[in-house]
Amino acid sequence: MKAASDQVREMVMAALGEAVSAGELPAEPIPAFTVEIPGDTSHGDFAANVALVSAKAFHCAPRKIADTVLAHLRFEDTFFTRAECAGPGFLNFFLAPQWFAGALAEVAAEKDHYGRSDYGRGKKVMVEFVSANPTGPMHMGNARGGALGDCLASALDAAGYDVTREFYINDAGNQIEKFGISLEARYLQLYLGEENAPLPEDAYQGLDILEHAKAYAAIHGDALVKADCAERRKALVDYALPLNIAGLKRDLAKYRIEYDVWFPESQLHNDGTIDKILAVLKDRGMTYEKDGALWLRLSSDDESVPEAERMKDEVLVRANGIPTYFAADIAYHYNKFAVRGFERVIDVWGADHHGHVARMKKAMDAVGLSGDALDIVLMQLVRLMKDGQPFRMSKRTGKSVTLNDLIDEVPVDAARFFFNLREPNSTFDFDLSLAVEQSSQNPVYYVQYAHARICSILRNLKNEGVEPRECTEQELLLLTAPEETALIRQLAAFPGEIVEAARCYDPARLTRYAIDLATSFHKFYNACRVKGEAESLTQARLALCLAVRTTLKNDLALLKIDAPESM
RNA sequence: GCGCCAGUAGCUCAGCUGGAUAGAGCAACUGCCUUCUAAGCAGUAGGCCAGGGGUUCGAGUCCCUUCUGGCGCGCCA
Repeated sequence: MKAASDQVREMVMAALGEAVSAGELPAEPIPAFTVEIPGDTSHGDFAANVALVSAKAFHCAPRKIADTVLAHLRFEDTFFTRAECAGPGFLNFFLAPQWFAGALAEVAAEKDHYGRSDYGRGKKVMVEFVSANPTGPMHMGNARGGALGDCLASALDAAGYDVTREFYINDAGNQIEKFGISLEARYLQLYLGEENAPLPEDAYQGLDILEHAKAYAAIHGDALVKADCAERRKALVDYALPLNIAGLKRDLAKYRIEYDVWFPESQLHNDGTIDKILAVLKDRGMTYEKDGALWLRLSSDDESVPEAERMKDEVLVRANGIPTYFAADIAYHYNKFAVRGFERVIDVWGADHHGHVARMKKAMDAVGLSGDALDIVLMQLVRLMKDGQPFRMSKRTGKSVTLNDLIDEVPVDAARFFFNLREPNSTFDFDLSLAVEQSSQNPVYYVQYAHARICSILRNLKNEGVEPRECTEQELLLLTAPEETALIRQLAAFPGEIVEAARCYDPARLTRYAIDLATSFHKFYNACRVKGEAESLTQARLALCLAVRTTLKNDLALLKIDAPESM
């Protein structure tokens, strides 16, 4: 389909050139125009707005320009048979029947690879997502981030990028301190009583902390009660943290997410990367000391900088000598670009971190890299609803609904599909009661049903001794019903749709595509019969069914959703 | 106070770099299974695209402004 739209552009340019040579149009530069697929098929397969956008430059009515261009269009050796001038001055192009047969043959030829392209040209890209705090279980925000990041990575992969999926383990810094303090309090409570070892106000309140303490005590006993405080916390963290990380891996695997790299923050502290970027920033004159802390200069005296782009300076190393999360994050991204050589890095973050975006990009510039190569996909947090009421999730109250809870109650297919139904930057309510119902309202069933229906047709025909065979172009040209041509157009749009999903960082396009394709198929199914037609027509429709099955299956594979053979 | 994101049918949302009569799904109503799965299809109804200005051949889309909602502005992460 991409090639066909390019062809429209070329034809228009050529016709314009001829019209200008013939003196029928002024030799003015042509403004950018679009070639798009009209919503209404009576407006052709492609529409160009060249006459509308060039009306001003040419000092000429759009209809007149369109008519002139039309007169010079040549259709030899193109996918098109004709064009017409319509509406205020659109040029509508109509595809030849052979194009439809060709599109179908292409799906059949590419099979599992149909949809893939080399748009990304093997560019090395990282998608870092979820990166949940290892001090506790994952919540609904992580569930959305997981589905989003994983499918985005799939889209990029299919669009020809060299993709790495990564999880950043925050196994250092303040939250680990807090983790240790929380574990310590729970542990001491077991031996000294709750009143003698109160849980600090800002400690993690979750029951998982208590369970870790109990489990540790069951294995190692009370030896730590008399131990030095730092030693006690370290022992407890060293015990619980690996268990939590293993838990994250296990839960994500259940959610069908497998990472290429699990990158620990501690590595950046231990291997000198943080010290290195601090030295680099100092050398480049980007830092200064104030109140005993080391600051990164991000502010600017330049009055011309718009308000929205003004930034505050940020602390890199606290007065107590401990680097901030920001410093570690700069080191981490430095590692991604400079050490591991990623050409583009995509981070999936919750929208509550949006304040961090601009300064992170600016910091990349500050260390001598390019902030433009870092893209942040912001994802609005999920609001969980239960029985029509907001259901607050909180790690601290221990009442949170975890990713694990979710996939125990909702099929993984439904959860992944649901979280990719909307673009990342829109808030949405996840109605737990409805999701748990597994009702047929969930669109995932609608899509899977289309796949199962195709498989059923194939089974039925096979039972009657009819096997699909390769069709001639002549036979494929029998597919002329509107439901059939609409379906083929849809199939041909798939590779472009993947590219768009990759380009816009919006895997929800793939989900919507699956729904649209299923819709087109269900319409075809009701309008046309495969079984019981003349042999050649049955075969042509069988070829169409196979192409739909292939495309639907490939799309669902990107989303990691099952394509059932029967339902 | 400053900033970011959003406001489209009763509900949940699409609407591609401005384009031809604003689209789905759910909910409501009406039809369609002795023929390949009715978890489906066809149809009806439902809209001052939050309000107001502006830009132009043309605005849901771009600019300004007001209102409403979510979020962020730590030597937290």
